[in-house]
Amino acid sequence: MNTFVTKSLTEHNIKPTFPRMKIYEYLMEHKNHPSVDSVYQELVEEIPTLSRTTVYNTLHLFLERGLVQPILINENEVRYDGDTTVHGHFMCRECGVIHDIFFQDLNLDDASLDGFQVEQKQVYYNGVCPQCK
Amino acid sequence: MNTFVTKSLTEHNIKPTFPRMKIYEYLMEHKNHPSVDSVYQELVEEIPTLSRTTVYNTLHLFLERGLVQPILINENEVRYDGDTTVHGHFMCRECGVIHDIFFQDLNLDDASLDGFQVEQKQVYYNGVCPQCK
DNA sequence: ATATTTGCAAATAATTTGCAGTCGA
DNA sequence: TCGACTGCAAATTATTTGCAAATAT
Repeated sequence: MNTFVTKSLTEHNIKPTFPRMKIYEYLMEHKNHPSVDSVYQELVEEIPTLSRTTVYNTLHLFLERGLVQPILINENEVRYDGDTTVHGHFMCRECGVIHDIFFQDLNLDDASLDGFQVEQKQVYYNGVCPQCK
Repeated sequence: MNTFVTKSLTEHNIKPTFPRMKIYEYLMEHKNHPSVDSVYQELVEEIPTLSRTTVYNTLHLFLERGLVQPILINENEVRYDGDTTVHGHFMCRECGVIHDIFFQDLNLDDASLDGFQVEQKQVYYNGVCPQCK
């Protein structure tokens, strides 16, 4: 079906089953950092047998295998990002949209981290986005 | 009772009632970024009539008035930090402890934020702390 | 008195778990 | 057939809400 999706999953040691492929495809096509529920709501239209459990299972598996990164900017739900590179996230308090911040010149290492084995870095900004100002 | 606590609350337009003073005092004495429940569990020993609702109410109020900042590094609960200065947090995947990272030379502004009105900045690191390595 | 604060109990919402049915090698 | 995958239903957990009792000005 979609060779890119199949390849990405296989390369991360994930068997490319139908729901997994659809969920990954969804993440690749929707860069709006969806929640578990929005992935479910969108895909259940197309796949009526899909369950929330499968979406949870799948995203946990993707996380474990490094295919997605979690965004914990919102107190009440986890959002997922199919882009696993280090970049920031800005959440607008007006519209609620989460924007990607691709740093031009920001180095998140600091001498105060000496001795710590850093595996993940997350940077979150809150405020008002240009459109809402 | 504790003039520092009373003063801090009053200065932030918070009436220094008994539970509020105890909760703020707890935050000042415990820099381990407690969750609502751990604040509750600790203080209910001393104040048997304390309710979780009051801890929620109080911490929300503190947040609104800028007396504490939330730490969303953990998927399943919000932690609170009585230090509202901009600094990072490192969560160890072994021991679960959240360490403060006081940057020596890190500037979180970047040209890619032009146009955004930034009100809060949060930096989280995950990995293994020096003690657990 | 009157407004604010507190706290119980019930409701809500996200996530996890147990388990049975299904699918594919 | 066997192990992995899926999905329903129930359980769990953090948080919120409604409301009544207590408290303070």
